[in-house]
Amino acid sequence: MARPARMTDVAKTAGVSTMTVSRVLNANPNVKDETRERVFAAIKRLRYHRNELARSLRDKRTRQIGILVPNLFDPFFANCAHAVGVVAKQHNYSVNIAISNEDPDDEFEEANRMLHRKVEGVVVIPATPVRGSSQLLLPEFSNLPIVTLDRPVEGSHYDSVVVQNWSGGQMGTRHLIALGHKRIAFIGLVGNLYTMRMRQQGYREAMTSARLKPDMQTVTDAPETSVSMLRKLMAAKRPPTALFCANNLTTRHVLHAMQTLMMHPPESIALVGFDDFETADLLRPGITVVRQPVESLGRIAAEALFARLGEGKHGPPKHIILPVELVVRGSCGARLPQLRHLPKPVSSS
Amino acid sequence: MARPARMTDVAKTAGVSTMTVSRVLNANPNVKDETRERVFAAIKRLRYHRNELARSLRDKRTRQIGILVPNLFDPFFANCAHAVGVVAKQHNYSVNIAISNEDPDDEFEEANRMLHRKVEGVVVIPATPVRGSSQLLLPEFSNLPIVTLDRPVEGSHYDSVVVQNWSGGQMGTRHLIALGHKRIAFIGLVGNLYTMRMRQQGYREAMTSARLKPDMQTVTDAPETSVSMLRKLMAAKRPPTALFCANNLTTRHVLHAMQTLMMHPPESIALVGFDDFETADLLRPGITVVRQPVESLGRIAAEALFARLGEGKHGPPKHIILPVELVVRGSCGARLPQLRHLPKPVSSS
DNA sequence: CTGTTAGCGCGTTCAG
DNA sequence: CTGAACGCGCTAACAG
Repeated sequence: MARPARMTDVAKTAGVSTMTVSRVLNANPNVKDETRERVFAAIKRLRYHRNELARSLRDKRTRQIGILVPNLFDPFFANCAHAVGVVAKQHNYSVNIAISNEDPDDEFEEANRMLHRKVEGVVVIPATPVRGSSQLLLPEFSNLPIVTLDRPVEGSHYDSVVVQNWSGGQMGTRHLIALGHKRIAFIGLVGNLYTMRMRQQGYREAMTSARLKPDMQTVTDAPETSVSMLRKLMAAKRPPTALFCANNLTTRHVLHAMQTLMMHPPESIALVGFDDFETADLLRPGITVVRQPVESLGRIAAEALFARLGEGKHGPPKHIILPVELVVRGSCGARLPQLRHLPKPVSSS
Repeated sequence: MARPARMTDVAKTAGVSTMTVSRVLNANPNVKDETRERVFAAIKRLRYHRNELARSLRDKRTRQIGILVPNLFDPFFANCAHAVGVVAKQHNYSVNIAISNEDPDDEFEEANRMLHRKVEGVVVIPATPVRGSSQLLLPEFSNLPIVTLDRPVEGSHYDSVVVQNWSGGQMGTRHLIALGHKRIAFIGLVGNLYTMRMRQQGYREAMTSARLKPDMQTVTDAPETSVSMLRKLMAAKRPPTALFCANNLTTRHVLHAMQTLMMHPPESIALVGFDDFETADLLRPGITVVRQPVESLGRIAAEALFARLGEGKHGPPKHIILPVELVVRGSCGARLPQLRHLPKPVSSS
C-alpha cells in the first residue's frame, strides 16, 4: 500500500522517462503508439494518478475557485453555494468553501487563506463592513478575480450579481397600496445590509409617491424582539394595516410573533415578504412574496467568474441585475384565482 | 502588482537566507532578535505570505479536508456542511466541497478529485450505490481517512455518524398508536436510502408489536405523484387514519398533496414527520416531528475526522449514533399544553 | 519521437 | 545563530 505511485514509478515500469509519461497524460501526440500503450499499462497497473498539488505548483494554475458565504444554514446562501458548485464541476474545477459568519474579519481571514492557497478566483457574498470600507478592497486581492454575489462591495471594481432590490421593494409595496392599504410598515433587519437598504428605498419611493408616510421598523434575529416590536406597532394610535417584511428571516420572525399575539394574516394585518421560501405556500394563507431567482444568482456569478478566468480577463466590471417577481398568495389579502406556486422539489435525508 | 513576493524576495530584502525567513515564519527560537526584526520588516514591506501550495507539497500536509454532499439545496445537507465548515475553521483547515448529486459515479469522481488534490480526509454523505457496493470502498481510498455522515457505507471500516433512525421510526409510530390510531401508513422516498429503510423498520416494529398491519407507501420527488398516491390511499376501503412521513421532503410533499385534496391534519388524517424543518411550527396546526440533531451530526462527524488526522490514526472504527427527539405539535392530533418549538434563528439576505 | 536539465516555492537536512 | 544544498512531484524548454 504505502504511498501512492509517483510519475517516476510509472516511468520506471514502462521503461521510459517521466517526460514521456507526462506527455501521455497530457495527450501530447508526439508519442509513439506503442510507447503510449506501455505507459498506459504501467499507469493502470500502479493505479497512478497525477499529484494535482505538484502540478498546480508547476503550472501556477490550481483549477480551484473559492466561495465565501456568511453561512450555510440560510437556505438562500446554501442555494447560491450549490449553484456555484454545479458550475465549477462543469468546468472541472474544485471548490474551496468558507464561512464568514457575516463578520468582516472572518471574511478577510478566509479570503486570505484562499489567496495563499492560490485559488484562481472567488465568488463572495460580502459581509457588511462595520467600520470603513471592505477589507476585500485591500491591495493583496488586486490580482485575484472576485465576483460579488447578492451584495456588491462598495467602491470596488469587482463584477457583481444582485437582484432588483429597489424595484422589488417598490413592487411589493405598490401591491399593498393597490389593495387599499395606507399605513404600511417596513420591517427590516438591523445591521445596514445592502439588500435591506435597497428594498427599503424602493418601499419608501412607493409610499411617498402615493403620498403615504413611510414607517420603518427593525427586528433583530431574536424572535422575542419581534414580538415586542409587533406589539408596540399595533398599540399605536393608528396601527399599520399591512407589513412588508424585507427578507425571508424577518418574514418568519414576524409570522412567529403574529402567532404568539394570536394575529392572523391578512385579517389582522396584511403581509408581503421579500424572498420566497419552502412552505410559503403551505401556510394558510400562503405568503405573498417578492421572489428572487436564487439559482440563477449563484450560477451567473460563477459563470462571470469563469469568464474572468478565461478570455474576459481584463474587461470592464460587469454588473448584473436579476429580475424579481411578485408571487401573490393569500397573506396580502388579495383574492386571486388560487394560483399555486410549489417550491422546487428537493431530495433529502 | 506583478507576482506576489516569494521567500527569496524577503530573504534578499532582509539580507539573510531563505532559511532564516523560514525559521522566523515557523517561530523557531534560534534566530537573533535583531535578525528577526529585520525579517519581519521585510515581510511586512513586501506583503509577503507563504505559498501554501508549495508548503503543502513539501510537507505532505495540505491542511485541507473535503466534504462531499448530495446537494446543498436540501437544508439538512446544507446544515451538515455548515457544521463541518465551522469545525474546520477551528482547526485552521480549508474545506473542499463537492456535490455528488446522489449519483455514485459523480461521488466517485469527486472523491477522486479530492484524493488527487491531497485533501487529508473527507466527510461524506454517501450516495446510495445503484448496483454492487460503494465505490468508496475501492483501494485508492484505503489511505484516505473517511467519515460517513447520515448514512454509513455498507461493508466499510469508516467511522460513521448517524441518528437513531430505527428508534425514531418506532417513536413516531408509537406516538400515533398511543393516540388510538390503528391504520397508519408509512410514506417513504423511492430509492432504497439507508435512512428510509431504518425508519421503516422502526415503524414496522412498532406496528407489528401492537398487532397492527404495516402499510408502506412511497412517493417520488414529483409533487404530482404525491397527490395520486394520497388519493389512492384515501380511496381504500379502510383508509389510514394517520401518516408517518419518513423525511422532511415527503412531509412537505404530503402536505402539499393534502392541500390540493382539501385535506387538513389532524382531522382529515393525523400526521407525524421525520426531521424538523423551518416553519413546521408556523403551519396550522404545527407539524409533529421526530427531530434529529442536524448541527451535532455535522460537527461530530468533522470532529471524528480530525481525531483521525491527529492521534486516533489507527484506532478501530467509531460508529456514533445520535439521539432523536419527538416534538409534539398539532398535526398528530395530540392536544398538549402549547409548547412552542422555535427553529433556531438564522441571518439572511 | 524521446530524454535531460531546470525550477515552481518551500523546509529539512547538515555544515559552519 | 546562520546558510548551502537538496528534493517534494511535475512539466516547459531545449536538445538529440
